[in-house]
Amino acid sequence: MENDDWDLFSIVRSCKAITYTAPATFCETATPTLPITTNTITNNTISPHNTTPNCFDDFTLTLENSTIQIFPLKPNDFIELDKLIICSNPTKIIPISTTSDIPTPSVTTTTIPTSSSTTTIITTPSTTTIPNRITTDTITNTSSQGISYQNSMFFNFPTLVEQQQMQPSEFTELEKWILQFNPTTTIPISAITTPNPTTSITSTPISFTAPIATINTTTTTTPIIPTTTTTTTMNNSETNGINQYSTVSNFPMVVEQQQVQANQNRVSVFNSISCIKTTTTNFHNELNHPLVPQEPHRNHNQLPILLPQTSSTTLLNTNPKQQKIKSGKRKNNNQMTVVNYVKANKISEDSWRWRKYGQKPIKGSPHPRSYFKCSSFNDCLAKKLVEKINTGEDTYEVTYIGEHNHKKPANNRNSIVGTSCWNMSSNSGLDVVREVGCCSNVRNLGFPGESNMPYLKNEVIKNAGKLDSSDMIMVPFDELERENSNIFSDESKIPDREAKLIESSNEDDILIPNMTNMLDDFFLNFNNINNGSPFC
DNA sequence: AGCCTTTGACCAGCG
DNA sequence: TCGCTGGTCAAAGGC
Repeated sequence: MENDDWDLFSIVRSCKAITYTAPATFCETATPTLPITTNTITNNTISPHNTTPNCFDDFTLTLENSTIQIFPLKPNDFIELDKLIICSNPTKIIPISTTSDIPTPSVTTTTIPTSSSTTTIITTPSTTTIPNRITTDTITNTSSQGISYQNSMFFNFPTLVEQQQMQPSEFTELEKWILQFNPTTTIPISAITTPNPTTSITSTPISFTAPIATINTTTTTTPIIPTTTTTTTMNNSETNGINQYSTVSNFPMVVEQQQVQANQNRVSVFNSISCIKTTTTNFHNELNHPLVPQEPHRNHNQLPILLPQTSSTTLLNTNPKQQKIKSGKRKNNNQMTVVNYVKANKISEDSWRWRKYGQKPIKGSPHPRSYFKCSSFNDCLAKKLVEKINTGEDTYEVTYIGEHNHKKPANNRNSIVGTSCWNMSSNSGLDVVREVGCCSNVRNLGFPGESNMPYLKNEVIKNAGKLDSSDMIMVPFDELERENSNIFSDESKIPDREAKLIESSNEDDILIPNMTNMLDDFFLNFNNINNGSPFC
């Protein structure tokens, strides 16, 4: 298991262990009048030993110097990360003392001393009612220069509440995750103060020991805009038996996104991130409780299906066409099928030449479906289906079926031919395509071989100059599971943007979208989700 | 002339 | 077997 994997796992697990130190309160019913408890972590080991299937609450944090047996995590221990919402703009400070709609906090404080600094996380579980806004993370920092400042962060989870009906106990975990592992929001502290003079804190020591994870913190003195101020990393020195169920597929991406911010390349991008949905390919209902709605069934090796998401609504994947394709009813079965959801203007960015050969009204849909064939070569079996979807936006579902057996046209006529279908006067069966927008979906940021995500991404970016938005990279599944997987690009692969793999003729193949382009849309979509607001 | 869209007919899969 | 539905064909016409 690669260290990157381990780091992520350590992150999550540490987070979880800290979160569920008060089982009865967190898992069942949050009590708003709980006395404030401070848990001081005196060394660096967290030891979850819970195997209870339906709750993550059975963690015991043992005393320092005690011998702890570490049990491997269950396959779905981190499925709750599906609900991760990152509001990573730390510049919007809402002093806790002036926030009237914050529920009365019951605070759990975790202190992680290091050789030079101490990280304190004060987390407030929500009260019995789920507030629309959760504000409770207060970090007070005293820099090495002796300058003290206070930073309160405000988390807003409207989408989360709507979509997944999170329980109060779940917020705490997310908040802690964000606090600990989002470099823009976690500030290591060398001194702790509380902004609320009426809050009393009692200390309950929690011990950590080194083998599981080492938390390294780097502290700077930038209090308000800690763009690159704080980095919390976790190094692993013991991997065996811990990550056998690696399911944190998307966190490498999250980490890398934040690193990009440090390069000043996508500052606005990070401010727009509102939700990163993660999925697991190893979920077992019998082993863990499903804290989030189940995504549609996926075939073996099928990438996670992140459903079209506009505003705050999750659209279920109820498209009967995909089910038809999966059923193998028609001739297209066993062919590689990729579905994109794109705005009208993005459809024309397809680099291939297509000829429309049919149009059919689809039962239950006010919009007809158009059928296209690759017109570059007569024997090319690549097809393309286009259908407007009912999302209230000018969004189209573009389904690519089969693979091109040739290179792209040297003289790319797509700008003429391809777009003739969309933008010229033909008014072809796409009754359609008028407005210009951006892709409205974010999908497929996770891979079954999640540990390779940074590698894959780097490889894609490295080859960005050779690809365009319609290229696709095909990765043998087995390769994904190896440390040194190799990626090869194939220009004949069907185009893809933000693609999800629905079905493959070769179950060992996984289609990886051209992430160079995808990332742009990815970030852009988060902007859109937030309605342009840099903060949730 | 070449390539496209349109559109009704036909075909295939499924219940 | 039949009807429904969706996918494909191919003639006609447009650019």
